[in-house]
Parts: sequence; structure tokens; C-alpha cells
Amino acid sequence: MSTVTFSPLYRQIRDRLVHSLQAGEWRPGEAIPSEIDLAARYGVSQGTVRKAIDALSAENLLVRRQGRGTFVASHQEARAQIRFLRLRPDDGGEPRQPSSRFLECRRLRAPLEIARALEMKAGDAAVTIRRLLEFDGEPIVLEEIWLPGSTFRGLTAERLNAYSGPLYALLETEFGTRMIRASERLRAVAAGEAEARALGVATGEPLLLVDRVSSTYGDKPVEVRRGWYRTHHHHYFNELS
Amino acid sequence: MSTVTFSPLYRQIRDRLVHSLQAGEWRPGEAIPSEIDLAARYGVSQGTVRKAIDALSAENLLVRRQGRGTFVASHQEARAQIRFLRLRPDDGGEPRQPSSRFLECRRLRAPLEIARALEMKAGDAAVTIRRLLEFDGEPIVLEEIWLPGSTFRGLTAERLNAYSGPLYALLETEFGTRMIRASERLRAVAAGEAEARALGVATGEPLLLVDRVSSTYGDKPVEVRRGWYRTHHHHYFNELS
DNA sequence: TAGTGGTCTAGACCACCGT
DNA sequence: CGGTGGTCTAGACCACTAA
Repeated sequence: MSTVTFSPLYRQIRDRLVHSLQAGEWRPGEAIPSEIDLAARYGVSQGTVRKAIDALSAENLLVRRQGRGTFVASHQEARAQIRFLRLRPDDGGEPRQPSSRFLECRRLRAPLEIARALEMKAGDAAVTIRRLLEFDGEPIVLEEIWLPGSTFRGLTAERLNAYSGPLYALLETEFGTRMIRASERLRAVAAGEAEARALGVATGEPLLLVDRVSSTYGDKPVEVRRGWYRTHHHHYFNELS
Repeated sequence: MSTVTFSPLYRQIRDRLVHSLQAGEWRPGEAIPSEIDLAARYGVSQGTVRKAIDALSAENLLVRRQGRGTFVASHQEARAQIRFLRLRPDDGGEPRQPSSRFLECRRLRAPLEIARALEMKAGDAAVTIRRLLEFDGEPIVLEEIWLPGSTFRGLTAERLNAYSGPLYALLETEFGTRMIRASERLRAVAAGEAEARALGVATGEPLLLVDRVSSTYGDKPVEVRRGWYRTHHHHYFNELS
């Protein structure tokens, strides 16, 4: 009585490619084998490999570059960074990358709520980071980040301060964990004392509260993040299509 | 010295299909001709038509249904309605469709800012609507909507009140204008007196301010909308992928 | 110029839907 | 059952990149 799950060939190839990506057979930024090579490897036609790669390209796991090859997507690229930070200045200028100031990085036991979101047991090791994102030297976003402690064992305050690029790029290159997608829930809230102090606004000021859960291959959640956004001169941009 | 714009066949077919949609050759909800018929009509192979339809399907202009045909997307469908209202109850239940209570519907001259967003001249005829969206009888969203008066000539308060479905469905069936995509800018603001009164909250309460510009075929903007969202028990959901 | 991805075709066959 | 979209193939050729 179970539903027969028909899976087309290109879908199976797609899944095998994802497994290879997950296993680190090709690293972020590197090229994967050519379509013809992959077709030979899997014993299918080039067209079928092509359709599999099309799917992964649409999912932003791979990036095609005509005449050069197909590459593993990376958070080092500007495009990936924009995808994961939707805040833009009101004056529509180039979305300059913010600089981050780390306020705290501690290892402790995961509270129940965090543990549940990360699919681990309450009390398991976790890392928490607090940081401030500054645009043109002005603090705009306060963030509190939670990661599973086991997979990010060497993540310390020194490591964070020694690095200047986007956080996801560091997690990707240093810890082999690539954030694939995230879902966010937005609310308007009044600034509490801590948020107000960090962002330099009055207590009670309206802030945009952004709760995010990010996941890696196989939709496994590996980060929980709460951000307080000051939206006086910035806005959260979203495209409905 | 101009860049040569190479346009593949499937892209040209895509554009011709869009023109047919725009001209109303097939109405929302109706089936378009089969791939084989279209291939014959345009003198290309079925595979090329297929790729064109794939693109339009990804853009949510068409909907494929295996074994039945390919249909013109419509705002009557539940899927379209969800795409254009990202507010969900916190308790993750089924996103019930809100009921809307119309507060006002007036015809007047477009203010400068509205005119610019709608690509018309300041002073041109416009329609403005104010309404309240209620979830389970509770007012959650206050909206102020602006439309070009010329294309929505028969839009009146009576017409709105006589209709119960989603607004875009009415605009689509009664006025032949289909909203294709929209871009939104979100901010956190303090409730002014008018918003507070309409939503039944205290003045100064944090609200999620959502500014939207929607467009129809050819990215022509045809609606400007400002919404004040009460996010005590609801949140704006967004998927980063 | 060699190698990559991108396009286009023709044809065979499969999965699904309604009658 | 006939008609629709969905898959897969093999092969030819085009567009782009780098050396």
C-alpha cells in the first residue's frame, strides 16, 4: 500500500553528485569533472548529467561558467554573501559588505530550545557567538548565533578575530560545513536594554527581529541565529516571484 | 560597438508565449496548446518548446500538470495567494486565508511619489484602497494600496465589497491585469495614531512596515502597497535559497 | 585550437490523467 | 484507450574561455 516512489535517472545522478559534494570530493570553488566525464562515470548520456547539474545549479550548489566548467558554489563569492544578508541601505547604493565586530564567543551546553532547533539533545556542547555588524562604521545589526559544538570544535574568539571575511566562508573553509539554505522569520519588536545599548538606540525603539535556521546538505540544521536589525536607514529586501 | 545580444531559440519562443499571455490569447486558469501543437506553430522541435515552457513555469507564469496539460497561472489558486502574503501564524498551523475588510476606496490624483513608482505622471488618475486583513476575526494587517486609475476604471467600493476572494484574483479576472512578481522592503516602525486605532494596539507599538511594488508582464509596475503588520502572534516568513 | 558548457533536433519510450 | 507532459538518448553544431 506504500506509494511507489519513481525517481528519474537525472534525479539519481543529482543525488550522487550531492553525496560527492557532501563527502568533500570537490571543494568549494573547485571545478567538478566535465559533463562528458561524468556521463561516462555514471554510464548515462550527457543530457541526463546536464539535467542533474541544472537542478543543482538552480539550488545554488553548483555554478556553471560557459567555456570554463562547473564549479562548487562557495560563500567566498559575493553572490552567496548577498543571498544570506538581505539588509540594504535605503539609498539603493551598492550593498557594501558590512564589517563584523565580535563581542563574545563561548562554549556551553545548548538550552532546550536551541538543541531542538539543531536536532541535538539538550545539554549537548554548543558554541554561541555575539557580534555586531557595522555599515560604514555604524552598528546596524546585533546577532546571537548558535552552532553545534561538536562540528565546530576549534572555533574560538581568536579565530574569529583573525578572520575578516563573511562568517559562512570561514565555517566552510575551516570546518568543512557549507550553509546551503536558510529560513527566516521576521517580527517587529521593541529594543530591550541590551540591544539598545549595543546598537546605540533608545530602549523601546522598534527593531526588526530576524530568526534564522540554516541548514547544510540534506537539510540538516546547523545554525540558529537571532538578529536585531536597526532599520532607520536600511531595509530588508525581498523578492516575491 | 554595441554588445551583440545572442538570444537562443527557446528564449525567443518564451518571449512569444509571454506576448500571447499578455494579449490574453489564453486566460488565467485555461490550458495553453500542447507542446506538440506549439512546436508545429512555431516551427521548432518539441524539446525547444519544452525548454521555453520550463522557463515560464519556473517564473510562475505557467503551471504544468502531467497528463493534463499546461495552464496559465492564476491568483485564484491557493499557491499564488501564499506566494504574495508571507505572513504566517506563529503556531505553524495551516496558513488560513485572511478575510479583508475594506475601509476606503477613492479615486484621486496620484501624488508625486506614487506616480514615480507606477511610472505615470504626477496628477494622473489613481485609485487608493485602505483595508484591514483579519485572521480569525483579529485585525493583523492594515494596508494602503495605490493603483493606476486608467487601467482600473470600474474599481469601486461596491465592487470590492461584493467580492470575497483575494484582491489580485479580482484584478486579474475583472480588469485583465495579472500581478507577476513583487519586491518588498521591510522595516520596523512605531505605530502612528491611525495605524494603532485600526489595528487595536497602543500608539508607538512596534509594527512591521512592508512596502511593496508589484508588476505585471514586462516588469511594468502596476501597484504600490504599504502594509503595517502586527507581529505579536504572526511572523513574516522568508526562505533564503 | 582544444575543451568546456549551451543549443537544437528527432525519435523512442514512460508516467499520468480523463474518458 | 488516446492525449498530455516527463524522461532519456545520440548526435550535430554553436558560444565561450584559456592557453
